[in-house]
Amino acid sequence: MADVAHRAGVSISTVSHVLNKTRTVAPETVEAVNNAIDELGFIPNILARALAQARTSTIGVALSAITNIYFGEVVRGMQAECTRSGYFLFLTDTADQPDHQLEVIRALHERRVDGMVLAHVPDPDNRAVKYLEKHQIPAVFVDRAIDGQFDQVLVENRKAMQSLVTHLAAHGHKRIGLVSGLKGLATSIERQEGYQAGLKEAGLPFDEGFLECGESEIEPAYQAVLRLMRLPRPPTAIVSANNKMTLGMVRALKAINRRIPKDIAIAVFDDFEWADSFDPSLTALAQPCQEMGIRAIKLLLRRIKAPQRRPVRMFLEPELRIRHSCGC
Amino acid sequence: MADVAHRAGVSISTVSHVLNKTRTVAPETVEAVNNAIDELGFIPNILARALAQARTSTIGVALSAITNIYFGEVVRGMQAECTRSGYFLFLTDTADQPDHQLEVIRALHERRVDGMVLAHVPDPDNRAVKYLEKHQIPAVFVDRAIDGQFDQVLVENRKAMQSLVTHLAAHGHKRIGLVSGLKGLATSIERQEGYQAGLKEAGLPFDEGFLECGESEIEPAYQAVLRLMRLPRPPTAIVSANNKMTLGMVRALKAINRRIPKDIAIAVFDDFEWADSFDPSLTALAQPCQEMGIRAIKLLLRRIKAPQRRPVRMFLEPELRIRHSCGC
DNA sequence: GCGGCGAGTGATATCGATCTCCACTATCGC
DNA sequence: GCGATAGTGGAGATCGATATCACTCGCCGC
Repeated sequence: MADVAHRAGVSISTVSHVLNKTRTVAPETVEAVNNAIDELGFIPNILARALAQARTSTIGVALSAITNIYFGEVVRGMQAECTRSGYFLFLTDTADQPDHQLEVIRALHERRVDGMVLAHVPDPDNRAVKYLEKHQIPAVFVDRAIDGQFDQVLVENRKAMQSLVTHLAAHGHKRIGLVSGLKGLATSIERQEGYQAGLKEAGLPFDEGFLECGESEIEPAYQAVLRLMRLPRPPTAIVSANNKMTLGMVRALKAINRRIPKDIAIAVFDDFEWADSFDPSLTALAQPCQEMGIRAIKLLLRRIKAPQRRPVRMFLEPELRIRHSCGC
Repeated sequence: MADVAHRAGVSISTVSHVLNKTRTVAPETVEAVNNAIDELGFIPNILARALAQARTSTIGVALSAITNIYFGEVVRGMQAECTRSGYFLFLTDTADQPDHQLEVIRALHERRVDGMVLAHVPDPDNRAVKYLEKHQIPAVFVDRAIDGQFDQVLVENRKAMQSLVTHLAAHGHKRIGLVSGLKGLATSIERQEGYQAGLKEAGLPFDEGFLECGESEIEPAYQAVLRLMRLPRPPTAIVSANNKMTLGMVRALKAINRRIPKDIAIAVFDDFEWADSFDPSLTALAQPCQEMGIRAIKLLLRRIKAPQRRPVRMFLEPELRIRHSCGC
C-alpha cells in the first residue's frame, strides 16, 4: 500500500480511505490512487486488515461436506447467502470424526474466522462444543440437534419419518424394518422415534428385531440389511434413515437378489440426484438443504452482530417425494 | 501473547520461541510459558504470524469440488497429503463458472495462500491463468490440461477412452455413440480423440451423427441421448464422457424405456459410489482421484520451495472396471 | 585476569493494513 | 476580520505475531 501511496503522491491513510470509502476524498485523488493501484497490480493484504480490524469477514464451515453430498447442498445455500452479504466461506471437512473436527475448529479459530457453521459429531467428551463455549466463538449448528446454548437449524425428522412409515403401511405392509443411523446422533434418535410413531399410527406393533443400526454409513448398512433379511420372517418393507445407508441397502438387496418393490419395498430419508434414476426410482424424503444453509448463515451473521441474543432453534420441513420403490 | 508473557514472567520473544521451538529455552521457562498458555486458553493468531512471516502455510483450492463428487475425491487426497506436511487447505467452489473462479482466486490471493490447486474453467479471455501468471502465484492445475507454464496433474484420457470403445466393439457393437463433455475442455477433446481412436482400432467408421455434446452436465446429456436415440438407425451402444452426463444418460434411456444392456449397452467415464448399484451395474473407467490430489499437493509444495523450477506435466492411468452395463 | 564461547533471554523494528487525532485550506456568516 | 465549519490530507499508534541484534552470566583455557 505504501507503494501505491508513493506512486499516487498521497499518504497511506488516503489510499486506505479510497479503498474503503471511509471518508470523502477529492475525485482527482481517488482517480490517481486507482490508477496507481491498477498500474502496480496491487492486491490488498486481507491478513493485515483483519489484524487491524479484529475481524476477517470470513465464516468457517466444519462439516463432512466433501464426504457427504447432503452437506454439499447445504454449503451451496450458505455460499449463496454469503456472497449476498460480503462474507467468504472457509470450508473444511470433518469426515464426521470428532478428533478431526476438533483440529479443524482450532485451525479455523487460529485463522480468526468471525463465526462457524458446524454439524455436531458425537464425541464422548464433547470437546468441540466445550471449545466453542470456552472461547465464545459465534457458532450455528445445522442438521443435528445438540444440547448447548447455540443457534440451530434443524429438520423436522419425527413427523417426516412418520409419514414415510405410514405411507408404506398404507400399501399394506405390516412388517416394516428400519436401518437407523449412527448412535448418539440426534437425527438418528429422532428418526427412530418417528419410525415408531409411524408404526403406532398405522396400528402396527414395534418389533425390536426390525430395527437395525447402519451407523450412517454404507458398509454397516449393507450388513444391517443382510441381518434383517435373514430373519425367519423378514420385513416386507425397509426404511433407510440417510442417503449413504440407502446405498448400502440397495447393494445388499441386489446381492441377495431381492427385487424392489416386488420382493421388498423401500423408502428412504434423504433425496439425491440419483434417486429417480434407479430401477425402480426411490421414494424419498427430500430435506431442504439449501434453505438450511441460507438460514444458518443468516442466524450466524445475526449472532456475530449481537452475541448476547438468546439462541434460536429453527425447524424445517422435509418434502415427501413419492416414486416407485414403495410400490406406488 | 503479551498476556502470556506477562503471566509467565518472561518476554514476548521467549513465548514466541517456546511456541515455535526456534531456539533453546530453559525447561523451567518452557513449563512456565506452557502453563500460562493453558491457564489463559491462549490461541495464537495465525494472521499475525502470517503477516510477519509472509506465508500462511495454507493452500487454496479452487475446484467445483462441492458440486462434483469427482473433485471431492481429489480433495480427499489433497487433504491427506496436507496434514502430512503441516499445510492447511482453504477450499472454495468455482461451480465451473469462469467469473466465479476469478473471484475465488482473487479472494484466495487476498488471503495470501502460499499456492493454489485449480481445475481449468474454459474462459474466452483466460483471465484466471493470466491473473496467476501476473501475480506469480504458485499453482498446480489438475484434471484438465492447459497451455501455460504450470505444473499439471492429468489423466491419460485418450488410451482410457479408447479401451472403453474397443471393449464395446468386442461385444459386437458396430454403432457406438458418444456423449461428450463441455466444448473447450481439454478432457472433452482428449476423450473424444480416444473415442475415435477406439473406433479406428476396432475397424469401425466414425459417424459424426453418433457424436453428441452433453456439455458435462446432466440435462444437456439427457437431451443428447434423446437425440441419439431418435436417429433413424440409432447406436446400439453409448459411451458417456463423465459422471454427471452418465446420470443424464441413464435418465433418458429410462424415460424412453430402453433396457440396458439388452436394448442398448452403455459404458462410462468416471466411476462413482452408485455405479455398481445400478441395474445393471455400470462398466466404468475409474480415475485415480485421490492419487491426483496427493500428486498435486506434492508438486505444489515443491514449486513453492523452488518457484523457478521447470513446470512438470504428469499423467495418471485410469482403471477399467468391467461390470454389466456393457453386456458382459 | 581476561578473552572467548555458548546458553538463555529481552528490546525493538517490522509485516501491511486501519484508525484516531491533528493540520491545513477555503468558504461562510456576522 | 475573525471564528466556525466542512472538506481534505498526513503522522503515527496499533493489531499480534516474528526476526534481528544485543546483552548477561557462567565456564573454560591460557
